[in-house]
Amino acid sequence: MGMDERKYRILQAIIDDYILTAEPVGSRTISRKYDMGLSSATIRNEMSDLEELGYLDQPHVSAGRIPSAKAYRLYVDQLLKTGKIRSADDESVKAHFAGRMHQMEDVIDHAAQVISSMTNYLAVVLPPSGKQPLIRTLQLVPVGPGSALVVLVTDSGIIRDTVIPYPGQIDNDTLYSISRQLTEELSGHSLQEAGGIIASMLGRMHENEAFLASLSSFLSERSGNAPRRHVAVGGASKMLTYPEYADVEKVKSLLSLVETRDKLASIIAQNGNVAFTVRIGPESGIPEMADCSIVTATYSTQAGGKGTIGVIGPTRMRYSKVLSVLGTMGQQLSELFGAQGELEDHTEEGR
Amino acid sequence: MGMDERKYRILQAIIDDYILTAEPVGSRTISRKYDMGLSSATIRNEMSDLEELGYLDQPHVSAGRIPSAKAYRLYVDQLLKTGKIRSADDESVKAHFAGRMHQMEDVIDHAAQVISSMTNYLAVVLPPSGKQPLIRTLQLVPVGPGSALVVLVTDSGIIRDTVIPYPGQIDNDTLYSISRQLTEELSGHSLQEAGGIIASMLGRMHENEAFLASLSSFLSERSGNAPRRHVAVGGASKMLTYPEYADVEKVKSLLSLVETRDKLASIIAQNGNVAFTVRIGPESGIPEMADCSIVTATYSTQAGGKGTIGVIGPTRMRYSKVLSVLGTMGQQLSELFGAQGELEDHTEEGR
DNA sequence: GTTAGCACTCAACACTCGTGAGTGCTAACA
DNA sequence: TGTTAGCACTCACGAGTGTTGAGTGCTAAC
Repeated sequence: MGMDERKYRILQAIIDDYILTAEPVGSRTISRKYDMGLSSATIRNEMSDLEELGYLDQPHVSAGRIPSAKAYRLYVDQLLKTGKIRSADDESVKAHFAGRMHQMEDVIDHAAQVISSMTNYLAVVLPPSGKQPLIRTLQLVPVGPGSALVVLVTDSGIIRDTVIPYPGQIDNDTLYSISRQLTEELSGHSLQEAGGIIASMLGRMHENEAFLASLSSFLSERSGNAPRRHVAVGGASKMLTYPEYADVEKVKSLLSLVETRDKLASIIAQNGNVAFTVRIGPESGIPEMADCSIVTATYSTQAGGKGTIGVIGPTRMRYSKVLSVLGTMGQQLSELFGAQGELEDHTEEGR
Repeated sequence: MGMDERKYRILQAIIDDYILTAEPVGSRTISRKYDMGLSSATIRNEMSDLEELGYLDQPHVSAGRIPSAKAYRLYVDQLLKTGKIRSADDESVKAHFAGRMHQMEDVIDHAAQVISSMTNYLAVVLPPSGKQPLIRTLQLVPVGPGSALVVLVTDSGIIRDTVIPYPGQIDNDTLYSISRQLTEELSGHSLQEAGGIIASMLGRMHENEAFLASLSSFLSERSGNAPRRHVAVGGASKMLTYPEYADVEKVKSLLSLVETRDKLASIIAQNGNVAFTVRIGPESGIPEMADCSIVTATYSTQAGGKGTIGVIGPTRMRYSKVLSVLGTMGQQLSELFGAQGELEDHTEEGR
């Protein structure tokens, strides 16, 4: 017993209906609403087969059928293969995601907002990481006695800042001349290399040795294992409109996930550097997410850094809509971060 | 029929029990658990009186009584008058809120975290505003062709930054010299005055006129009516543990409030410049918040700016705990922002 | 003024039972 | 051999009913 064309069409209809209503769908519904030219009895036989094949579940004997994770997987794979996802929402995403933004946080906050309002699911946007961006300028701004703000501008125009303390007093002009020297030495290097370079400068610049040591230790700490990154989240309240979240316990587990940004980031970031990732229900391997699906897409920066955008929703998610929105948004972000060369990747790999 | 001592003690017991259990409390519970030396029948009579006086509500005839908003009001006023609130949690707040922080956002995020984890309610922290902080330094950092980061350091060491675009090209050294001139002119003035001052400089600095005009317009926009401020929120998921939020509809309205930071900020900011504000249930005048209480406290910065910290919880909130935590946190923040002179205010006004 | 006693109320829970949506099976049909 | 009509069967769901227990109000005695 294999998967013939008709079985697939019926399965498709069941998935469509279930995505719409969130209720088990019966044979009669299919034969009427999706006029297949078949009676409910025939559909019933096919559904029985589909259940045996593992594509359908039955909550209890006198209820309709529900698509299994395996069914969604088939559905999504088909979706990706036939490439129906592209460009349906291009225009509206672009319309919403207009206007120039410069601050990294604003960009990703806004992106999360747009994704969630277009899909009605929970959206998560991670800032770019991976390949270290290259330093373009480093400037020190005096903040108070014994502390300065380090403003780091990278080649993709993205700003990172940290306040560092240092011993002793340094006047503004000296700080500026140090800034100039540092920019000259560090420009074109990655954050990770910066620590070493500064260390090598220590010998040459006796008078500000203590300051540089302090700076170096802070920079290496920053570029180290886990720089606590800002994670943008949008649309958590939208999830409550779905019957899946009628239970407060589920809401609680979702909400506490959203509150621990680190965990959320690690879940979203698990994408094997592919354009799209779709993890359906238990596929994610995360017990709390067993009845959620996670869809992610990546975007690139000029420097070759990768960022991730993602959507979390019920397994009966409108995958095609989500994929289309994420695809377009990925392009938009890549464009914004100046990675024009990589634009095509998104649609190509998605096919 | 007035409020004698005994009535008050009974009311107190009812409130205490209801805060603990969230269930209507009956006469027998009071006479046993809070040994008053009175039988349940006597308590019953007194409770009947208290209901007539408007301090108790009865969900239905065969259930116990629930404190009314008026009862909580009496309770809180008594709490504030007797000054029981101070110092109970001083040590643990201080212990959690340790470590030096410089970035405004980190400070208020952390403060919200600490408040929510100590009270188990939803915590909101607004950055200082009101009296404009005075500019100490202004520095421009080149970010890319045609855009620069404006780093503004205020007298309380707090940093604000915005990226501004400008027409044409300006090299780094010129930017620095402009920075120096601007710092010289603007130092000691408020953000609001800055726009005008820069306008007056336009005549003197022909070559960078376009740049300055751009800067001026951005600054005045920033200091204008509503600079979208970062609002820190913590502990939203904690609210779901309370039976008051067993209903998903309530969770939804709370969550969407949390997501629209502007609205949240305006609710929290409604404090008449008093050390503590307690709004119980309908007192807030906000329909969605009719069965919540909102407690706020203020903190001050060296420049005389005021910030607000607040807690949102069910009406049966542990007011004394919340007031104590907010009081201490207000002090800590004031200290951090260098307003030593104002420290005493908090405890004084609270009494 | 306080308390014991008693009748009364009513939410909450358990139980029953009818209803309807949906299935699986069988037999007839094309 | 595939499709369909018919029928018995299952079971969640909701309405209706009875029971229980927490709690009250009232009255009469202390």
